[in-house]
Amino acid sequence: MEAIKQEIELVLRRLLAERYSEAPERVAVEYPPRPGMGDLASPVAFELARRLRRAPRAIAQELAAAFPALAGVARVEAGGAGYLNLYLDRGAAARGLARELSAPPPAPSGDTILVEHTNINPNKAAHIGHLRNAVLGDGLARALRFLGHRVEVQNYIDDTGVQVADVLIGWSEMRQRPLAESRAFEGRIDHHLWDLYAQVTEWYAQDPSRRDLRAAYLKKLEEGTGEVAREAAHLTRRVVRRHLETMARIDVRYDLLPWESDILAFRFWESAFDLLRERGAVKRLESGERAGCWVMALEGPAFESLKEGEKIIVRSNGTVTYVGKDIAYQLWKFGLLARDFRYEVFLQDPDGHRVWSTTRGPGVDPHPRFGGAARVYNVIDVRQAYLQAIVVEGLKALGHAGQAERSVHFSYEMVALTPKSAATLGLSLSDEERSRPYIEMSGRRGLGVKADDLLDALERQALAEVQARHPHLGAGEAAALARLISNGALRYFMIKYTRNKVLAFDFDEALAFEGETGPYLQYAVVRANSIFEKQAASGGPDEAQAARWALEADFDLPPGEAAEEHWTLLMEAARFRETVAQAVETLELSHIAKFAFGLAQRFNTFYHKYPVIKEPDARWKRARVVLTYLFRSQMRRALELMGIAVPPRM
RNA sequence: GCGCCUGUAGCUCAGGGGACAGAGCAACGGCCUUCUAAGCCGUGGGUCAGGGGUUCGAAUCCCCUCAGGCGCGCCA
Repeated sequence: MEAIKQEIELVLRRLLAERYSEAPERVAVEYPPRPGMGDLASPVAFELARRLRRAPRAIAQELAAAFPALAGVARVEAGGAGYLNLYLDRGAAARGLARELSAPPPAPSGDTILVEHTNINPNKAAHIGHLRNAVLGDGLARALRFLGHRVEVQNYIDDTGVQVADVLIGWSEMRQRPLAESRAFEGRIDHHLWDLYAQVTEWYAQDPSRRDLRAAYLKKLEEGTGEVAREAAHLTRRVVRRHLETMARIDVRYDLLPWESDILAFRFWESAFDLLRERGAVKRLESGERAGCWVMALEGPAFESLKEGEKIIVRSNGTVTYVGKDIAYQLWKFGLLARDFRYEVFLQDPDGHRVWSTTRGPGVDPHPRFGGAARVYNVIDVRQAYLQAIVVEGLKALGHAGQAERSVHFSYEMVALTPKSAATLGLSLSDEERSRPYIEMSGRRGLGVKADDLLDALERQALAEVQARHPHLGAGEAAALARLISNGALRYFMIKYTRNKVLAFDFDEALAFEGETGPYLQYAVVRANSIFEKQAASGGPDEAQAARWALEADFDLPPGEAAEEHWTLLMEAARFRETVAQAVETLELSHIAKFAFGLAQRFNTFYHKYPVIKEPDARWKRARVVLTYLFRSQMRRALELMGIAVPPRM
C-alpha cells in the first residue's frame, strides 16, 4: 500500500512544482473516512489555497484534471470542500497488494537496537505494572525486528539496592532466622518475599531505628563477599528465575540479564567517572551543605525545580547514586565505555533460546556480542522521566550528542488499582485512598496484584469457557487452549491503551474475552483456519493453493455490491506494515492493537456475509479464498508482534 | 512553587489541524437445520471539562481557568 501512496505523492509533487512552483515539505496522501470519497485522498489543495489565494475546490479540480495517467489509478476527482479523491483500479490494485503481502518481512540486518525492559527488583513477585512494562517492551522489540532491525533485549537486575537489603533484614533480623535457611524454602519464593517485604516495612514503622540496619547490609551487598552477599546472590537469582518463569507464561524472552552487582564489580562506574571528570561534566563541591559531593550542572525548564541547579552524582561519602550507575550503564550500551562484562548462560529455554547473564565468575567464551548499540530504548514508566532526562544530559555532557539523541525513554503511565479492585483483594485502604480514582501500587505495602495471580485467574476463567464449549476435550488439551486464550487476553489488554494513560486496573475488564479483546482476534483467525481445514478435507482449494493464487495475483474481485467489502478487507489488511512503522515511530503500540481489532471486525463481517466453501461460482470462491488467506497472514503477523498465539480451536 | 500527563457516550477508551466525532462494555430488539454465536445485524445515548484566541476549517494548535494524577532526595 505504501508503494502506490509514494507514487501518488511523487506525481503530486511534480504537478505542484510544474503548475504552481510549489515544493511543500510533505504532501499528505491519506485514507478517506468513508467509501464514496475514493480509495485514497489528499488535502493538498487546502494547503495551497492560502498561498495561492484561491479557493481550494478550484485548485483540487485543476489538479484532478491535470493528474497524469498512473498505473493502478483509475480516476481522480475533486471532492468535498477541496479534497483530491483518488479512485484506484481495484482489480489491478488488489492483485498488486496480494503480491506485496505475499513477500516475507525483511531479515534483521544493520546496527543493533537495544531494548531494555522488565527490570523488576529481585526482592518480590512481579505485579501487573511489570506486565505492562514487559508487554510494551517485548512488543517494541518484536515490532523493530519485523521492520528489519537487529534487536537485543536486556533485563536489568538491580540486586544491590535497598529493597534487597530489606528482605534480607526481614529474614535474618526480624525473623531471627539464618539467611541460608531461605534456600530450603519451597514454592514461589517471590510470592513469599512479597509478604515478607510488606512485613519488614511494618516492622520498620514500629521502630524507625531499625532502618539503621540497612547501611550495614548495603555495605555487605556492595562488597560482594561474605555470607550476606553470598545468600543475597543465591536469593536474587532464584527470584529472577521466578520472574522469568512468570514472563515465559506470556511469551516474553530476554537476551541478557545485566546485574547491577556486576556493574560495580567490573568498575563501570569508575570508568564513567573518569570520563565525566576529564570532560568537566561533574565538579566537586568544596563548601556548603553538599561539600564533598560531585555534582552535574543541569539547565532548562525541566530542571528548574532542581536544588542549586545541580544533581548529586557522587555522595559526600564517596558512593555513587542511582543516576550515576545508570549513566555508566547507558555508556556501555552504546559501546562508549572501555570495559565489558564477562558472560555466562543463565538458562536455556525449551526452544533452544539462551538467556545470558553477566557474571563475576570465569564466564564463557565465545559469547554473543552484547551492547554497542546504535540506538537504545529504555522502557520505564513515566515516573522515571526526570532521571532518564538526566542520563541523557550525562551523555551530552560527555560530548555524545548523537547517542543522547538516540537514547529513547519509552515512557508509559503506571498501572494502578481502582478502589474497587483493591477491595476485591481485601487490601486495607485509608478513607482518603478510597475516595481517589485510583491507588498507586506499592511493593513496600504489599499493595498490588501479583502477575502470577492475575495469570492464574485468567487461565481459570479461560478454562471454564473452553470446557463450556468443548465438554469432551481432554484435560491437557483444554488447559493448553486456556493458556493460549488467557495469554491473548492479557497481552491485548496491556497493549490496547495508549501509553500515557494510567491503567486503572479492573478485574472485570482484564478478565473479559468478548468485544475488543485478544480472544476476539484469535477467534477471527481460528475461523479462517477452519475454512482452510474444511476445504482441504473436502478437496477444495486449500492453503497452498490460496498462497499460490495470492503470490501469482491470479484472481479477480467479484462485481457488484460485494466488490466494496472484498476490496476494503484487502485494503485494510494491506495497511499493516505502515501501521507497525507508525507504532514504532510514535512509540504507540496501541496502534497495532487497534489495527488488529479493526481488521478482525472487518473479517468477521465478511465471514458472516460471504460464505467461502459454499460459493458456487469458482471465480468468486477463489477471490474469497485469496482474501481469507491474505487476511489471515496479516492478522497472524499482527498477533505475533503482540505476542499472541493462535489456538488450534476455540 | 516549577515541570510533565490526563479530562470525549452511563462505564472503559480511540481519534491529536480536515469530510457527518468512533469502538468496546452496559441497556434494548433481532440472528444458531447455513465455513465455530468468544460471533453478526440493528436501536437509543455526546455543551469533546469551561472560557477566550489562531485558522477557509479546531475534539485536535495557543493562552487562561477548573478538576484529577505523577515527578522534582547525599532512595532505588
